[in-house]
Amino acid sequence: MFSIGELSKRTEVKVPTIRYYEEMGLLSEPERTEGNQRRYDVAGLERLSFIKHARDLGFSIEAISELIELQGHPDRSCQAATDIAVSQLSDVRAKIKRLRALEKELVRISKGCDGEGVSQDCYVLASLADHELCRHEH
Amino acid sequence: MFSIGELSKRTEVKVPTIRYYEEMGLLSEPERTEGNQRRYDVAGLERLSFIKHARDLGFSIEAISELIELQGHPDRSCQAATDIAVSQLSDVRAKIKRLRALEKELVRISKGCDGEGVSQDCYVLASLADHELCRHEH
DNA sequence: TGTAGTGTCTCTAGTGACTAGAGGTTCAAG
DNA sequence: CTTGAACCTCTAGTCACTAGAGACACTACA
Repeated sequence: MFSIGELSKRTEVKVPTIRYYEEMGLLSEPERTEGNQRRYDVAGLERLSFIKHARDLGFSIEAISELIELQGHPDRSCQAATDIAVSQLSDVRAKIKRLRALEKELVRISKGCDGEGVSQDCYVLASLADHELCRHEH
Repeated sequence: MFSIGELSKRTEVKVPTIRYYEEMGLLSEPERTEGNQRRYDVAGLERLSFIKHARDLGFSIEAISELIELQGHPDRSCQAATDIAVSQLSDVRAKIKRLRALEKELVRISKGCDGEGVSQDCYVLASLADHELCRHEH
């Protein structure tokens, strides 16, 4: 049996976050000592590792709830779980696309001041003030 | 002079967001009608456009505050403004890097169920439960 | 057995950048 | 002069935590 601090060390999830997951219903309520402290078993540890891994991959608490729900129904879990993962993947790809566009514009903006013969106005500030200066869409 | 709704349409910033920016000190308090409604001039419009553009590029409210501060001191604003933009750029690049790693793993995970001869366990759920299945670091 | 020090408990409030809603007032068009 | 949209302030909610207060529990050592 692990204390909450022990669990925290093993999973690298902070103590208040563990309590938060419990409150959100991601973790079932563990046993308690006589003094009301939480004591976890291996199942609790595995469940938390699952949550941690999914969070690291950017799944929302809600999506993780669904995945956990699915774990209880092995009959038709696979397609549904794959759907969630695929949807997460398309989110990630959309974010990457957007960030690439931002990267381009930021490169352009932050290079503006380096050249010679630059006017006294700051190119960064001017670029932000005047959208017409953008060469890329965003 | 524009009403807040007019300003909202022209900048595509929602009305409550404009009031929020005012509260955060990004926008100075505009004139008011006798009936206490906000009335903006062209300077207000330009300021809000600047903020909108910077937000679209992912600058935080705090960073935008600094940029606005710098606009008032043209003498040494350029280097400082460029620094902020460069720092924003490196944030963006770090995010892209991380998202690419996530993308790889999600592709791997969500393909797991497609092949033939897959066991009855769901590969998505198994992958999330067991970090050892990861081939990529994240 | 006593005690010191660390860990844990609950509860509330704060973060960032908004968004939603209640309940009331003002403006502009017809 | 009336109607209805736009506006006002204020509070609370979002997401996924994080921080802090004040009190209680556990463990190691004397």
